[in-house]
Amino acid sequence: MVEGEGQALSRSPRVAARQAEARRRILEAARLVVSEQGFAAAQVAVVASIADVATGSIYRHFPSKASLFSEMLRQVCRRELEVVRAILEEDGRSAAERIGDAVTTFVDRALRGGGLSYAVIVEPMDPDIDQVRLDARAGLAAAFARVIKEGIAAGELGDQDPDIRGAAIVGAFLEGVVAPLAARPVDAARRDEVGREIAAFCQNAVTGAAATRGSGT
Amino acid sequence: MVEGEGQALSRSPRVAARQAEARRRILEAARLVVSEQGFAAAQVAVVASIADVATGSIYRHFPSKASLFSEMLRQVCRRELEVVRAILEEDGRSAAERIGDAVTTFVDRALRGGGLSYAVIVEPMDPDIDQVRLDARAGLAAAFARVIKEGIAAGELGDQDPDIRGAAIVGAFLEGVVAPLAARPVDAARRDEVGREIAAFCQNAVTGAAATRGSGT
DNA sequence: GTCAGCTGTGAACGGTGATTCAAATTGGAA
DNA sequence: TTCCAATTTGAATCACCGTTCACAGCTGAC
Repeated sequence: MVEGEGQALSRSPRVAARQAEARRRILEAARLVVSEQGFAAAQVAVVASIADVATGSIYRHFPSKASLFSEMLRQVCRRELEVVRAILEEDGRSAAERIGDAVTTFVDRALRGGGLSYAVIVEPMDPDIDQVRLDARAGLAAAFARVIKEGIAAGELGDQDPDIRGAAIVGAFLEGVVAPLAARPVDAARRDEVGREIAAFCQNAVTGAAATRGSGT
Repeated sequence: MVEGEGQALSRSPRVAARQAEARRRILEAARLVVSEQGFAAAQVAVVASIADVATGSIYRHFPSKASLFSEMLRQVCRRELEVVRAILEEDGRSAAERIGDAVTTFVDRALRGGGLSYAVIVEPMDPDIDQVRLDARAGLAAAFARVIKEGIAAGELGDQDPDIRGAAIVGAFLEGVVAPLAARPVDAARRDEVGREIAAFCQNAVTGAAATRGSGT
């Protein structure tokens, strides 16, 4: 699980700084390529040329292509997860409010992000990388599940399975993001509309009348 | 868009029948491989050996690997879409009931299906194939959107954007299917549980209090 | 100023797996 | 039965890319 550092075993602080900088440039290039061309175009040589280093140099910083892209993806996902978590953990608001807000925020950010979100959410590439994606989804789902659990404990929400509902929320807003992106660039108005609709969708989903276990069908 | 037939230009009906049979065997082999090993293991040579034909023969029936797997996937998706549509179009039931039923059914079938569903829903492989996946999702979303629209027209559901909500429903149940499958085989009890929870989730989502446009946040 | 190691380079390598093709086989028509 | 065209075969071909490596250029230490 622990990502390797390539073989860079730096000595002096100056050298270490230079290496860190190169590493950052490479990761940034990778992000750029993926967000503009998708994973399909993400070849090591392309990343190298954009980062303005030789192909071989990539391997001084990352042990393999998969580890490079995994790390890039992990960074991106971590950031989004943190944003969502921060909202979900705010004090003094109802569970439903927090969920609605988190969803709106995620959707808005993702739709602004454009291609990267699309690639991150659905575009396939490699089992290693898929694992990162699955982890990210699981992390998001867990965050929502926790809030649902709190809501149930507080008597705000009916009895329901927090894990399944958490996953369903994640699925709902990811699909809400993907569907528009697959079509075309999304303008600001549409972005708001999508965010509001999906937030309402998710809030209803956990607060609605049929929220109580077993009352369905 | 129209899928090629390889170069089979058959003459006699007997020959045509034999070819159709070979085609079917190949598609079936492809389905088998994907459902047992996933797309990762889906090599042309493997499919050929399972279908009991030579590698080269595959190319007499399909112009490329991508077209073979696209077609296989398209068939599988079409079948699921038909099942869901049939339920959504039943007369004399409320929109919410139909949606709940459709979701339960889809989830149940998918969880029984095991690996194939997983591969179809999330496992990556090739842009061509991804397109089939996206089309399938869009088709499902459209079917749900139609029912939501009817529900709104009938005054059963509050004002909401049917397209966005349809997509969100699809996302919710697909994620509901994937999350358990990623973990481990799912037993019958769990299958029911998941189906019921997600159905309730989706029903609430469209019927709930915040269903009315703009009342969110 | 010189030297020993890092570090960067990018052409060459190698593995993988889709696709092709020349030869063999088959099936049907005459 | 004989012969021709269509079909099948599967080994060879080919393209694509990730990865390596021998070499050149630096860098910092002494």
